Amino acid sequence: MGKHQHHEHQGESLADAARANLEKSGEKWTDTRAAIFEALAGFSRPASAYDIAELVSTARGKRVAPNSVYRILDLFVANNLAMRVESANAYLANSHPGCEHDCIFLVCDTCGEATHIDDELLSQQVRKVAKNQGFSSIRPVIEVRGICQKCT
Amino acid sequence: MGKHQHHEHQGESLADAARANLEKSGEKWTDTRAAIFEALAGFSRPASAYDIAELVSTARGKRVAPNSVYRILDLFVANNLAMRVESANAYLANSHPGCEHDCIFLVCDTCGEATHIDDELLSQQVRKVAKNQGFSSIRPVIEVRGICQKCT
DNA sequence: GAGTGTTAAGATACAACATATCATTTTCGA
DNA sequence: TCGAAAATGATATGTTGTATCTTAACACTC
Ligand SMILES: [Zn+2]
Ligand SMILES: [Zn+2]
Ligand SMILES: [Zn+2]
Ligand SMILES: [Zn+2]
Repeated sequence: MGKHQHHEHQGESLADAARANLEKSGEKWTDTRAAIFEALAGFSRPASAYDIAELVSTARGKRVAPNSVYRILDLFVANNLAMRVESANAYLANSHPGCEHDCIFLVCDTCGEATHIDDELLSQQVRKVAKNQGFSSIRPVIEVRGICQKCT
Repeated sequence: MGKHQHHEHQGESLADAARANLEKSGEKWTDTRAAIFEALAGFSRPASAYDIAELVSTARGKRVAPNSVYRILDLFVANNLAMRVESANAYLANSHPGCEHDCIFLVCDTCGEATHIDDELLSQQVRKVAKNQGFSSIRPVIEVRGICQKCT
């Protein structure tokens, strides 16, 4: 848990929060977006765009093309409703949309589960290292691959 | 630069160091491996397996299949002759093979160049966060995407 | 309500990244 | 030289991601 307060939403409540957040940015909460968010939030592990496309297609009885999923996931990431786990080529729903910070993901190489950590101090240090090298528009990618406790 | 001393090899010298290191592990320095290492070391940015396959194939006038390149890159990574940049799906030659540490990569979204940083303190903190969560076999992935000084 | 512009989503194709499997060649010791 | 083991090749296929164009939905004006 980070150093600041925030709700960890789930289920209905999470979708509502996501919707509110997206609409606050002037974007629409369409049926397709709702379906994709629901699917994403339903996964307990990082889900690939193709995982989501398949699930949503089945659930709605109507095909959603992967490129549409990518578009919407990009929108979600840009608006902080979801995060991309780079080392897994996959996405996670943000359980506290609207709360912006650099996330740290611990990904289990055995079960695929990802633990989401916030550590402002640590991520600020990473940003600082990059800034010292003259970087701008900094986006830290802090992940750890390993074996989780359950799988040990 | 890290807190410890090490040579930053280049060209012939780098290949020699890589070779020595690989052979120390009981692995062979074959022609194909030498060619792939040379190609990899010749790139100034992280190179994909397919980039390398193409370059080596052309240079030798004999096709190297991508899967062979992947195999050899995996071997290089396992023996610390190369590093994989996760957020770029690409590889970099290790300019000080044999020196083992968690690398930090700053990758420019504009020009693709990657700056390699070592910060033992920082990477240890990341390891610690994972350890606190019960993770084992920890492999930190610390990268920063952004715009480099040159491209600003 | 018809016309018009804008945004969202679909269809399709393809590019890029990665692995699986089996065959062939090379290496090296017995 | 023979046979086993390791390295590489050939080929196929799986997975991830983008480009381009079309169609559908929506809102706004007239
Ligand atoms: Zn938070
Ligand atoms: Zn696990
Ligand atoms: Zn070092
Ligand atoms: Zn740059």
